[in-house]
Amino acid sequence: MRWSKFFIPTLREDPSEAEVISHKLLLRAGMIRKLASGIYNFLPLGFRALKKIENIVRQEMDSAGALEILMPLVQPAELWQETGRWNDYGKELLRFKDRKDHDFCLGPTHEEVVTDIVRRDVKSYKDLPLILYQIAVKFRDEIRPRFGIMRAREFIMKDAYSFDADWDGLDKSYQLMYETYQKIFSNCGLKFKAVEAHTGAIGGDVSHEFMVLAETGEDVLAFCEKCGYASNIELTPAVSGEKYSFESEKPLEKVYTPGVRTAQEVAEFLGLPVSKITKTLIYILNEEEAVAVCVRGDHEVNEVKLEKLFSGKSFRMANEEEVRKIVGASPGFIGPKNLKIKVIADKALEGYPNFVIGANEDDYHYINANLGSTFKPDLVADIRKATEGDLCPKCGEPLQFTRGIEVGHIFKLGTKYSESMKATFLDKDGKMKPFIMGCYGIGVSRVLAATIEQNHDENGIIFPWQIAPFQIAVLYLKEDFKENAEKVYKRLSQRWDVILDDRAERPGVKFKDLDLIGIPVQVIFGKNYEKNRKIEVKIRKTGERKYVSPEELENFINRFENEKD
RNA sequence: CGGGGCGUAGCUCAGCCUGGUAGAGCUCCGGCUUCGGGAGCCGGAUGUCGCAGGUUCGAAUCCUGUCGCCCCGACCA
Repeated sequence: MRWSKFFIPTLREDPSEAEVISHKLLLRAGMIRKLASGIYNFLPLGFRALKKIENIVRQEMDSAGALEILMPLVQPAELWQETGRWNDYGKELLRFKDRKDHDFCLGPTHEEVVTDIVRRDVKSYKDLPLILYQIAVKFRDEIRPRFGIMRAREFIMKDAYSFDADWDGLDKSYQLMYETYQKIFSNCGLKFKAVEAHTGAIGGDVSHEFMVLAETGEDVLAFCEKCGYASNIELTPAVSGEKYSFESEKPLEKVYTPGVRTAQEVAEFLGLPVSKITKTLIYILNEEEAVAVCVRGDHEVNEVKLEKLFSGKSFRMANEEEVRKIVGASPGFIGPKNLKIKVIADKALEGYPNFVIGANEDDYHYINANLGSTFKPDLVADIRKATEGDLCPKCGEPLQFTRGIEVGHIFKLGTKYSESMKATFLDKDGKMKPFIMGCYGIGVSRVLAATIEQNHDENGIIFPWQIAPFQIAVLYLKEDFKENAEKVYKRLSQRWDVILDDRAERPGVKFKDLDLIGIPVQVIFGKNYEKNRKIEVKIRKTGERKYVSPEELENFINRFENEKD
């Protein structure tokens, strides 16, 4: 491709609408443009990168035996009513009516549609297992779209669905997809980790997320280097590595703590470590019952764990007014002693001697509180987030933590959809049984954003070779070299995706643009070519410059391609 | 949906408080010089000041309403 015939509207300055690095760079590199909130155009360069990712996904899915299909974005309400999700899904599901006043929605996911396909035409265990997938546009009317294509409303997703005759079959399909995902993300050239995950609204019990490791990731992962355990921190059991040294119980004492509310403030005021303070939070269950949740000041409540504890009840934190009504004190002075509501204490408080609690009276705390003698919780459970210093729940080694961006999620669904939609087949034993299903998603457009979050520097994007929209850029800094540069361009193009920067621009502009759009290898006809016929090869990632003769060039790049990483 | 902020040229933003000819830099077009890290000089193009209403002799500026966008919280690939 010749740059002069292509369309790469690069921007010098960061657009004001962009906050995160991938969003800024995608806009600046002329890869995407916003059409509306959470809705983006992919320009030629961005679309090329997207297609590279799609093709890697497609190739691995195909070789795993999954079959590609294409399902409609627009879906009839009837299907969603069958599974109850027409009501359950919430406002993320964009609903509308057609001219005949029939209800439709834009598909945020395709369990209903794919289950419908299968129940119509798959009748026998002999047709199983079956894995269907598509790479298609999804629409979720996110409450708050942000970070460009990282969390868009309209986005590209690869979604796959497996159908098996029994649970063993599902295990096999799940394992197959797990391995396929490992291959896909490796082939994309990404550093990633598969972690145990929370199943959320999709349902089912086992699930893994695939996380691209990046400082800017929204998720925190806990992992163990020794045994390989890894989970989303939402799920990680908190196993304290701290041994509470024996300390005899001191007498409970009420202290005046005017205006000090946060655990940090209380700690400073009393001259104690934050860990000695406890926080008590009030939650409202099903809009009817209040419960108190008590954790150490240096710990954080894990709402996913609470969700499990409250088994399906909706819950939220009480607001300040409600707290005052329930407790009789302001937030910041709440404590578990003498509360009229249920108290759930975190496990870390067991055996923890002489800590501080709110007195349920404004401007007062108690010091030297002890679980058991000061108050008796209705329940002691693991309700906090695992943190630095905690131990691996599998092998007891210290856990490590890192941030990541969720790009893939696989679930064992079981019969949730097949049962509610009466999707059954005739098994060996002559009985009608519901399909055992799994579902497997990859946020294809999000992979592009995550790639950039993981691979960039102050000059721009650094694309991994495998998904770079162009792998090689050829540029010449003098018209005299044009002819030779063209020859090299044509030769390299037979094997790789090459862009020839044939613009009548100054060298600085070309260098800046090439660095910005992240082409891994720059082939430069410049000073060295003039002096001694050596072509300069600049490696975007490392900034290394090598000088090779035209004859060696192809081998050099070939070697680079094989050695990269 | 709650809280905060912003809508002025293609982009980044000034002007608004204190009403009176709509601006700068970059981009874009033409010319000359320049040519290894977003060049210099000369000339030029570009705006319903988000939209609607109101106040006023006069509104980008003040008032009301409305729409859009961004950031913080709950969601997820």
